[in-house]
Amino acid sequence: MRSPMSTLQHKPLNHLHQHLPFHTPKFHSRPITTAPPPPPLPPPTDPSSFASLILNSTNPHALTQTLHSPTLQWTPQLVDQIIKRLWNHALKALHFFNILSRHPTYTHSLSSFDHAVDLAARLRDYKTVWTLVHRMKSLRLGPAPKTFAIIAERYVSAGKADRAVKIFLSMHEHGCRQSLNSFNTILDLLCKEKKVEKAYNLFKVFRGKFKADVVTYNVIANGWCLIKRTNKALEILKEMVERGIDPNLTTYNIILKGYFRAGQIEEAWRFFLEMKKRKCEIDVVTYTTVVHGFGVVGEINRARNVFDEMVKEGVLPSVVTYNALIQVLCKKDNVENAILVFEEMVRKGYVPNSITYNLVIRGLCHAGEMERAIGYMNRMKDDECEPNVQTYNVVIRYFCDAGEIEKGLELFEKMSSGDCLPNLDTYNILISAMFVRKKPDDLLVAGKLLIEMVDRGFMPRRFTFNRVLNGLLLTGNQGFAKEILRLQSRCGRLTRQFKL
DNA sequence: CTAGGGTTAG
Repeated sequence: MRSPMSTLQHKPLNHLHQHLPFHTPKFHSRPITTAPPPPPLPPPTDPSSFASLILNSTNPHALTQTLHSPTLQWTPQLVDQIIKRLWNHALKALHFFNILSRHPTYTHSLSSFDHAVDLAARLRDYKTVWTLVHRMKSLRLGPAPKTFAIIAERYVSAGKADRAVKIFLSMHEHGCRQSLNSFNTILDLLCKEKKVEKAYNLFKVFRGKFKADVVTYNVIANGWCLIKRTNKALEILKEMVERGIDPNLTTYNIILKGYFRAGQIEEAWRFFLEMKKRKCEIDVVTYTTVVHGFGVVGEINRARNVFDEMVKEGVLPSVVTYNALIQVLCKKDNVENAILVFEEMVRKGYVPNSITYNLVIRGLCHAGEMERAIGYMNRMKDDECEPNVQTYNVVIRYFCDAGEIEKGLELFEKMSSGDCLPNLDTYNILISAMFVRKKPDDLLVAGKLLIEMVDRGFMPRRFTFNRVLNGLLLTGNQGFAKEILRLQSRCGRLTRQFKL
């Protein structure tokens, strides 16, 4: 699992699955996913059929033959769509990428390479990451600045911020020019991962060399706001003025949001009034920030007043503005009022997006209205947004909380077989649910889920392992517990090996 | 993926 690309060049990735008991259901009474039928021929043409074909394939040679079939016309768009569908099954996705890498005539695009790099980096398989980068270079496709942003982001989120900085500082040696943009990007990545001190130090060292601009300063100010240090953000504001860089509306919106985030509600309100007084041409982002900011602290009336004011001032709300209002109504007011706003936005011709739907669905679930929540879930298709993994996670969670674990599992099986693969959260939600009924069979399912999640490239927390292990031992499943223990030590070896 | 507003957890 560590190095799918480098070690399995001539071997099927699938052999990794063979020593897992996933396809041999001896430890559980009911299978979590149904056994797939043999892949149909001729080959499919749409992304979701390809995805199922790849997911269900147990014979890598046959799969390669199918995907190399001369009747197939591969395009970068199709390849990217298939990778996206396999995103939550990283090994399968990389396997697919790998098969097409050996295609006699087709050559991967830059964006497919970037996706593959992202997947390998998520698996913390850095060896594969750099193999891919070198392959991109020899094909003269890249690496592009975006490639480095992806790599740096994964290093930062794996707790290797210093390594990310090093990579940025040496990216020109990998054939990718440094620029002010890439400088701003690395600073932003560090800030978004809350490594603001580190970002600020890097900023101080290199702001001269890269000629820091208003974006650079905004990134740093936003970083301080993200960790609720509004005063530091104000210092940045002062500093940029001193250095002759004019703050723009984005700067002020960042500070405004920073006040709300830090719970400085009245400071936020005064700042907002000041922005209006100074004629700063406040925009839909400003208003959305204030509506949301008031709402999350329960000031629903003030939130609604600002919403009405923006319409009066001729600033059109966006779907995001509606989402902000709907969210706070669900949380601090009443789902029914949120639904009124939802129906109102639809009447006005706005098209709700998946976030809008997920907010309403969550609100309904929270109010115990599971049936109505499912109704909105089915309605998503009408607005060209299928239920996504977040949608499923919300509904599964609430079914389980309500003790309807079978219904949660049913939805899970639907996603596993369909075109919305479960992610880390899905597995965590379901595994936790397997402990509420105190049924021994549930623990077998929990163990199977644990194996499946590792199989799909997700790393369970130590807590999850221990919980499942204890449960299995207490219910007399020593054999299965042993197997889980072996799995854990395999995972442990992997993480330790990767701590450089 | 050069910056600002909207899903998410006890």
